[in-house]
Amino acid sequence: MLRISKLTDYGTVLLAYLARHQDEVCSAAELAQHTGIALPTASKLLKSLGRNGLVTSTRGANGGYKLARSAASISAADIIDALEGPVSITECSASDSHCDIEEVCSVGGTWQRINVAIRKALQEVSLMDLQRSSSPIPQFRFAGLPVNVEEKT
Amino acid sequence: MLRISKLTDYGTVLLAYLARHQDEVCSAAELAQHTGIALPTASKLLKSLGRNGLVTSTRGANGGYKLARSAASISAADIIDALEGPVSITECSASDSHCDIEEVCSVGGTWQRINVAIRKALQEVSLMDLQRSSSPIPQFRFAGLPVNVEEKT
DNA sequence: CCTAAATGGGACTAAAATAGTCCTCTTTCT
DNA sequence: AGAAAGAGGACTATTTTAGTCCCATTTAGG
Repeated sequence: MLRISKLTDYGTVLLAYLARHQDEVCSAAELAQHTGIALPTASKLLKSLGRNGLVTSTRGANGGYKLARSAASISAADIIDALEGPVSITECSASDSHCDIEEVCSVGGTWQRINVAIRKALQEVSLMDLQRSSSPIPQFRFAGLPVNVEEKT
Repeated sequence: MLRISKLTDYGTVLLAYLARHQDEVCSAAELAQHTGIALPTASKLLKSLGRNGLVTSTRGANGGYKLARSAASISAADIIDALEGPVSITECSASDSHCDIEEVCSVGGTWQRINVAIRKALQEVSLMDLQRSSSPIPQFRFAGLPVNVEEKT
């Protein structure tokens, strides 16, 4: 768990396509077709990305979308912020929340620090990095055992 | 967004309480009372933490729970793994998944690297850190670069 | 050896978040 | 004018998360 939503994942795929066609204006239909994402969904995502300043749009016939700035200057954190709102690992770390067990919660501060750590990791990665498909297969340990993250069957 | 579930958050609070009473056996009722978490919910979480080896339980009258190992050796990643299953930032990075747009997805690999970075951040923080309100600032490496995790504004 | 106090497992319900679709309006090109 | 495109938002369906409850099992203690 602790995962980004499907829609955010799709959004990234759309942005990656735009990054690979940086000078063209791409319509939602074209994007949907080439990415395999259903048109209404792609359309919804693109609108949202537009409202959040990640893509610019041209209306009318021959209109479409393109990246608002270079792929290198768009971070994974930007994308998640745009499509899911600001990252915050616990409810308490969101600014306007009020937690039931606040008085007995001895834990809040550290989660927030973890939150910052995660955010940093997400800021370090740009759309350009995401767009390159050749990345090494990572390996990590779960409960002390090595886990391969490789091709699914 | 990108947050842990409420239940995981509660679970951490329960574990923090156990960490502060390391040598006592605490009943679910006692834990619920002192943490402000409803008894059925606390009970459910404790059972789950037990199944995943984070706490040990004693059944029967005067029974209850205590930490299975030292607070220092239980990481935030352990807690999340226990209560939400293994961290994986996208559906594709979970082992058994099959993504609709796999063929056109140029993006999978990098998310997995981000996933590893996040996992590292979570492994750097122990229950001991979580339990103290003043905890050292963790540092970790992402993509070979050191990343400082500092105060938020 | 009976009873009360606990946990274990899991079924079930309710609530909330996510995903996905559709309709109508506006803009702009030809 | 008509067609192609985006803008906005309402709406529905699905899935996930949260929370409760019941019944079985274990064990201490009188």
